[in-house]
Amino acid sequence: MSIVKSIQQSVTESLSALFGQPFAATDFQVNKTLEDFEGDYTVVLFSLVKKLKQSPDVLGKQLGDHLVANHSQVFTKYNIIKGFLNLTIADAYWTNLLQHNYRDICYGKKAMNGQKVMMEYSSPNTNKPLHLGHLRNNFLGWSVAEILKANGYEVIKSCIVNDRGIHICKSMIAWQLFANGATPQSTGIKGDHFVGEYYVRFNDEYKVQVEKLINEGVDKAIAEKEAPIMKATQQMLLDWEAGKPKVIDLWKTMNGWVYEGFDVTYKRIGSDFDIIYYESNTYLLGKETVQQGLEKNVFFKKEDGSVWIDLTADGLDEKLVQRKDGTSVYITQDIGLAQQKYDVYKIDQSIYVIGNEQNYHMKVLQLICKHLGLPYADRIFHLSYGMVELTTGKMKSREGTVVDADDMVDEMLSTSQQHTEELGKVKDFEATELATLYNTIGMGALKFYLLRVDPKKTMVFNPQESIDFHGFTGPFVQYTHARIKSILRKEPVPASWQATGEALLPLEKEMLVLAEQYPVAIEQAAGEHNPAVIASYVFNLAKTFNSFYSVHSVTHAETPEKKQLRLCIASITATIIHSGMQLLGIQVPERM
RNA sequence: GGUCCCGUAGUUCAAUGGAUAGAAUAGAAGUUUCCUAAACUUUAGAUCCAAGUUCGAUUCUUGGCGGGACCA
Repeated sequence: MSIVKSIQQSVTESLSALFGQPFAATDFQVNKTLEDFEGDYTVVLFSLVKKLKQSPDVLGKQLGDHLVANHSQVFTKYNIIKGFLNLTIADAYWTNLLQHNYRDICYGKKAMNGQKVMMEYSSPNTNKPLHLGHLRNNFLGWSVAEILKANGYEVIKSCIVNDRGIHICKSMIAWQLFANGATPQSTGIKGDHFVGEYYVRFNDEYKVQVEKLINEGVDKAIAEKEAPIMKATQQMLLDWEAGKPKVIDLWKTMNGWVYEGFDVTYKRIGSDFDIIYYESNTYLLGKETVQQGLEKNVFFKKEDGSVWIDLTADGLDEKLVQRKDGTSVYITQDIGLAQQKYDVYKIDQSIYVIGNEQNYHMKVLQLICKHLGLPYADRIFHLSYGMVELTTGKMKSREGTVVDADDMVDEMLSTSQQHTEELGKVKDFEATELATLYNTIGMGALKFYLLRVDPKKTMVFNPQESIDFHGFTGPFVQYTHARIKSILRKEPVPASWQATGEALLPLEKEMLVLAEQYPVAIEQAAGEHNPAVIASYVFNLAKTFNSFYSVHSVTHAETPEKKQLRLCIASITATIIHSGMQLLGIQVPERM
């Protein structure tokens, strides 16, 4: 049991004993005591003051005395300032953690809870390469999956590839018109970038054609529809849907190029999936659901034959679920796939890592499922994350300001290499070790940078800041780990350690207090679907350790007992850093 | 026009309704005969505005102002 829960329980018991009525842990707050006050944890008394009609001082004294009298092993003393009861926890409580619960704390992992979660993330389009926004999505999805696993969930990672539709046809048309048979192999360009270039090429040509028509006196809206390259693309989409072999072949070939490129990127950034769905297989799903919805009168048909749902009672408006020609819209297939996931995998929760621009869409999806009475409606959770903006504003493909994921990774790796070489600490490393190290540091910096911010919030990407390896960064935490490991190579951690009753120094205690909070941080991170909680925690732990051992020598401690204590503290700190960073998808080096 | 999100040091981010609003970075000043200076120490600097609820509001409510997203 965590110390906070333990305090809550003791306080509840004491209050009941003192006042002869039942209390709950929610009747009061337990916080960590602020640094400038004496004590470790604080009970905030105000809410109790009101309930019991006693002054904070009188109430605090009664409670404090009762706690110390009945739990002398835990609470050694207390003080009351205003309405705050500051409790001091016995040193033995903290040192006991090292002797008994050591492993539990370090790994923070809980037993399996029998709950199954599907985590859908990444979900790229096959017409262009991944960019910075995708990186946030990938890191977030992967990390939250790990955090949920640490909390006892079984997690299935999935991805839906948007591999069909008008945007793919644009790349295909442009390739037919301009490529002269070029391929990624013949040009040496990575497949996803290669195909992306033709998507850009399409837009360039389209723009020229539209302008030409406008200059000939054609109305803008009509010009946009009638541009020959656009008409050809529309025709290609129809041919694809009709299954024309020539079109299907080209589609398969070009998507194949893209997947080859994606595989390389996914491998570098550490994304993986248990299941990959392809929209070309799922886009017809959900049609039956439309029929059922009509029969249940959840949906209604307009005069032109299109099918709608009325969500005005939910504060939204009417939403199209099937076009007048009978074809599906996005939401239809989303319902279908949600159903399939639920049927096949019997999942308890279905998480979608999708940008907040889709908030409305996801709300509609959930509402429709709810109105249809589908059992999985309440199990859908949209893990909505904010856009990544640049210091100069938003990324816009038209203005060429999109930061490419591969370029980003390349830059991080070369920066970490350059920086490491400048410091000159790794001259005895072999070539393969060096490559691994640069990768560990570069990816660590990038992942930490994107995960340290609350996912829900729009964040600003500052290129200079992202490659900074000082302060609140991945390399800072990695460096702390490497330094601890350096100590532990020289001095083995004692297998067992006995407290001698020597008082803990403030920083020794602080390290133990922090270590105790690791499982709490994991729980909080899972509850909020927020890896930033782990990033903050791990940084704080590393930072405190740096202060700790700049003041207190480990290997040259004052006494043998202190040396053993500090070796244990160093060891659990390294283990927690390793484990916490793992939850963020970040490796930690033994040396750097 | 409608719905939703966001406004905190120069900048990028924190803060289950709780004590003197924390970090990082940039700025200023220091620390290396001693476990890796990618480190440590000190210093200066902020809640968009106005009401309301509360013992107590960065947090909750309402109204402004500013920024963003989505839906027609």
